[in-house]
Amino acid sequence: MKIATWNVNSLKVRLPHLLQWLDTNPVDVLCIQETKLEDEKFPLMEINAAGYQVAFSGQKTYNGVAILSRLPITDVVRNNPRFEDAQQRILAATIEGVRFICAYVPNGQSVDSDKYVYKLAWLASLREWLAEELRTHADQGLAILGDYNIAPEDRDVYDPAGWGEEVLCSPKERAALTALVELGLTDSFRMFEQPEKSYSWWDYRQLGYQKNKGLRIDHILLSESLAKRCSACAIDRMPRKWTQPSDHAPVIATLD
DNA sequence: ATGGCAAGTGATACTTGA
Repeated sequence: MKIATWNVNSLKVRLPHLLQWLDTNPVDVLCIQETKLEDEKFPLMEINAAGYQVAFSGQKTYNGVAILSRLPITDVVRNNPRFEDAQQRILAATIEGVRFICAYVPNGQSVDSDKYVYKLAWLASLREWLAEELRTHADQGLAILGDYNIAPEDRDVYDPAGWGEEVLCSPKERAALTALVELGLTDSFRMFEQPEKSYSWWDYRQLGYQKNKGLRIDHILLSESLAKRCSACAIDRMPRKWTQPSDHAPVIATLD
């Protein structure tokens, strides 16, 4: 089973890229973020025609998440039931017995902003809910895939000194991510040897991609039973090279 | 040091992203 996550930065703009990518990468499950579409505008027909069922939870202009699957999807839940949130950032579903959570973690804007406070509260509540979900799904496993908006370590940042303790790299955010991992999750990317300077997002400005000025902020975290099944994880930089790309690249993991 | 770029909204300059 191949599973993947991709922040598409507007599904309206990126639908052709999504379909093209799935054509050459027919993963079984794909979690997407930042669809930026109300549910009535979701391109259901096009995605169905590509061979995927899909659950989605969107809103106008901002946020929005979806889970695409070649296999039947059941038990869809929108949002963290413990966290009252007008923003559509979480979608959970069961596929082949595995619990999948698609997450678009708040950006946080800057460490002195209200959005940063919201981000930390959001993550703390996610941890509480995940602890419960992990117990419920201990046997067949749980995978939480998405845009975490957190670079876990300095090696996940192109210029750690320059970024310092700015948002996406701050100690409190990293501690919040560590607290998720300590529930019994594994960053699938770091289970394997990887190229140095591996990133999943590059700034549109200043030739960020061409200069590989990026961050690794998109992650696939696996519960214990799924980590045992995981035989590969990689970032696919290809679609970041296409014309009018998303600023994020997909991350793919293989479960045996 | 600052702003650079992209997308959405709505028709203009703005907000947000990371």
